[in-house]
Amino acid sequence: MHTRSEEDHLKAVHALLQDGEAAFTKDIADRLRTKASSVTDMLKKLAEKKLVRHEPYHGVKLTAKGEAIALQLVRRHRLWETFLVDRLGFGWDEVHEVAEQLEHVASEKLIDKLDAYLGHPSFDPHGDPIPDKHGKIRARKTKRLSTCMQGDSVRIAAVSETTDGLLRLLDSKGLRIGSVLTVQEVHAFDGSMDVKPKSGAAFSLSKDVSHHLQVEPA
Amino acid sequence: MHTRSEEDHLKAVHALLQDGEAAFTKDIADRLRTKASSVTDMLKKLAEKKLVRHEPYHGVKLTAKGEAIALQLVRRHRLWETFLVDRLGFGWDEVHEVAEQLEHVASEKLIDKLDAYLGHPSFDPHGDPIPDKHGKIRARKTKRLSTCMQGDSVRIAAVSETTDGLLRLLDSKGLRIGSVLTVQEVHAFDGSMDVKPKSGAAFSLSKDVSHHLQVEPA
DNA sequence: ATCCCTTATTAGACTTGCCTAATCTTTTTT
DNA sequence: AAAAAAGATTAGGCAAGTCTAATAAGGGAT
Repeated sequence: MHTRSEEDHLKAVHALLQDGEAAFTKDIADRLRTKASSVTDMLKKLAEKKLVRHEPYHGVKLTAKGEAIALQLVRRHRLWETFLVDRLGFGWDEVHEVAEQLEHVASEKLIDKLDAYLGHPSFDPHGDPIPDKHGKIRARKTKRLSTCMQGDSVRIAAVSETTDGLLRLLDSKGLRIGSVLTVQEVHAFDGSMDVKPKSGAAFSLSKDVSHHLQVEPA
Repeated sequence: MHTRSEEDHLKAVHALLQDGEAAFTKDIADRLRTKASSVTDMLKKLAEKKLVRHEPYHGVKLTAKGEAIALQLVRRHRLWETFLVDRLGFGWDEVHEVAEQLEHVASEKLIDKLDAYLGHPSFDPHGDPIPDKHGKIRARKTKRLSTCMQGDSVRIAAVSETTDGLLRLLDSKGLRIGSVLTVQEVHAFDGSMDVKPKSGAAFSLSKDVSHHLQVEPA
């Protein structure tokens, strides 16, 4: 259907569009650990295939067709992550790279059966929503922990960066999806935040960390 | 580690070595649906990497290193087939292409965990042995059904060609791994064979079919 | 308004894996 | 044994995807 590289670019664009109007060449290149010139080439190719709309020098957006493909890739990725953690016993910090490979296996039947086998999960091990067969995503009203105020009591809904480092840091603090926290103090100086878990002593989280934690009211 | 194409070539060589002293360029090309000249190129590359020994015009063999890699690929392929059939509910005639993709996902941990999850199976859904982590294969003394004589009573141990067509034909006759058959008559003319299952009426199997059925004494 | 700096794009080259066509080798047939 | 056929290799080329270096565009800051 599409090459691995095309799929990777579509997924990168999709991810960048989550927090921005358009995706830019440099950001795509950084994400794919490749060079801007390579990305320009690929964007040209994807634009010809009507999967993206590319305004040179002003970023790129997905067409409906491109978005549909990207959502299928996200679906595959998150279903595989769920399988790896729930069934094979991987840690949530170990699954990203493997899922990155598995998501490119092209077989609709495989994904449908895997989905059924896992019980049609709505969220992956990082709390991110899994698009259904038609690309529909279960909506939730979450916000970043970094936007919370002193006194707020929240439940961790998702971790929006799946790098090992962040996940292991959370593990070390005993934090996981579903953990409930109360914000005790926010330090204006560095944006760091003192939080207290339901049971146990309070501790501090840097802005880097709180920025990547999606939470909902507890 | 190695490219997909390198892996495909190694596996093809390994498969051809199962019934022959050496693997030949044309046979490898046919198996991979590619051209002989492309295979020559790749053999040169694999020979440089010390994965095969190539005698131009006289075929190719695997080095110990090449064989170890091929066995890991066979292991991965058969474990995935087992997963697809036993866990996801695929038919045994539907899994080959998908496993062909899954086997190239590179993660030793993934395979080890999958193996454990499946209960360290020794045979895949087609009855073929699954090499263990170290490439060891559980030995069995099977022979082709086509070499059996009138009166022999045998159990189907494996199907040595996993093309959809053959597997669906077996399905239609009610044959599967473990089925017990008695040879009633062998026709010299075309090598076809009349067999009778444990329960049910006798039927005929062409030589094409009986050649690909591995059996053991019942 | 111009200069500078960042970001994008183009140009040209390289690698991998594949192909066709031409040339060898080996085997088979007559 | 010579000719023919089958198979293998080499030579040269092509497409995909990447890179570096050179050029162009846009967005501040002065």
